[in-house]
Amino acid sequence: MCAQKIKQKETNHSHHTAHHTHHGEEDEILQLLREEGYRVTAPRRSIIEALATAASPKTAKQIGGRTKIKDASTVYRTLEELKKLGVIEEFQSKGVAYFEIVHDHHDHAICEVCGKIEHIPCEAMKAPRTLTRAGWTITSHEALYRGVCGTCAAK
Amino acid sequence: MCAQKIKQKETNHSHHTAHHTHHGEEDEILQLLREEGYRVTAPRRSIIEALATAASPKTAKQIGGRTKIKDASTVYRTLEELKKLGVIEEFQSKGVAYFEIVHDHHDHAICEVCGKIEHIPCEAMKAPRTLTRAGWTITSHEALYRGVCGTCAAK
DNA sequence: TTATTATTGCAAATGATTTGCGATAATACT
DNA sequence: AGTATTATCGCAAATCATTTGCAATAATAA
Repeated sequence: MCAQKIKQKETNHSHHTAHHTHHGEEDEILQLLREEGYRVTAPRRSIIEALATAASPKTAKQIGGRTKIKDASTVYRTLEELKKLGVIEEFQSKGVAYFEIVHDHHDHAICEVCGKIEHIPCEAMKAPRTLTRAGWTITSHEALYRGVCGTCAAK
Repeated sequence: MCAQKIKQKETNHSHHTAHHTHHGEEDEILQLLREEGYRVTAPRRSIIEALATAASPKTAKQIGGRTKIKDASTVYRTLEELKKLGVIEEFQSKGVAYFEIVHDHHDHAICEVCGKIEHIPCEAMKAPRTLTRAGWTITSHEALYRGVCGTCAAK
């Protein structure tokens, strides 16, 4: 979604320089959970950590695998909550959903050979005039490119 | 997919002006099936007709509903074949696949209120330079816009 | 018409995601 | 801290979309 959904939270305790980029991010999300009345639990912490440390979008199963959670429903429920909070976004490929933390919106390219998922900026991709002209109000979009990445192309 | 996949077949029997735009299209597809060694059967005819007369992309279930076929596997198998032939294309939304005949490539916009699916041209949407610069070879893409259509917006 | 074999239809298997519910633990309150 | 309140978890079972095995059927070739 190009419309920035994440609620920018001014955490007043910005002391100590974050050791890992991720920790600050994770804490921000946990803070948001509290503010929104959600309880901060172990499964939520681990799922958020799994998402924050992931280098690319992950499926629910992959996220479960990155945590000690064996129950799928917990993973799905948590992802659903995070999505409602605008913390993560989702896109589908071949019938399975991929999730990732929303930083700034971007689209995806997936290599049909190695499965690698690349991020690509989408500034240029506002709602097409065709739609706006027809009275549409676009709230989000997602684009997926399929092809072969440079590495795989180089054999 | 922007890359035109449909194999342009020069049907030498272009007599009789098509009464309905669809019939010519259906015949072309049936012809392609024959040429590729597929048998022309009732289920295939009906599925192709369902696709050719559909005003917008349809799910496998919807396509089954538009025919007298009660068996889902037949529908899925046929759609898979048509996809391999480059006759139809597929995109996913909320975990379900939508299919439609390939005319010229376009992307889609789905109204979150009434569910209507609109087509939008995609000429301007080649592979982003970000990707090509990184050595990617893009073979196809799909974009889905979500929002509210003019009709629904007008209450 | 008959033989050959692609296709169908059905049942059952998958795989992803969802839901009901009792057990558990996170916050609120004293 | 101790307890009540109730969100959340974990598990089992339910859905849903899609796939697969296989024997019965029907489209083409001979």
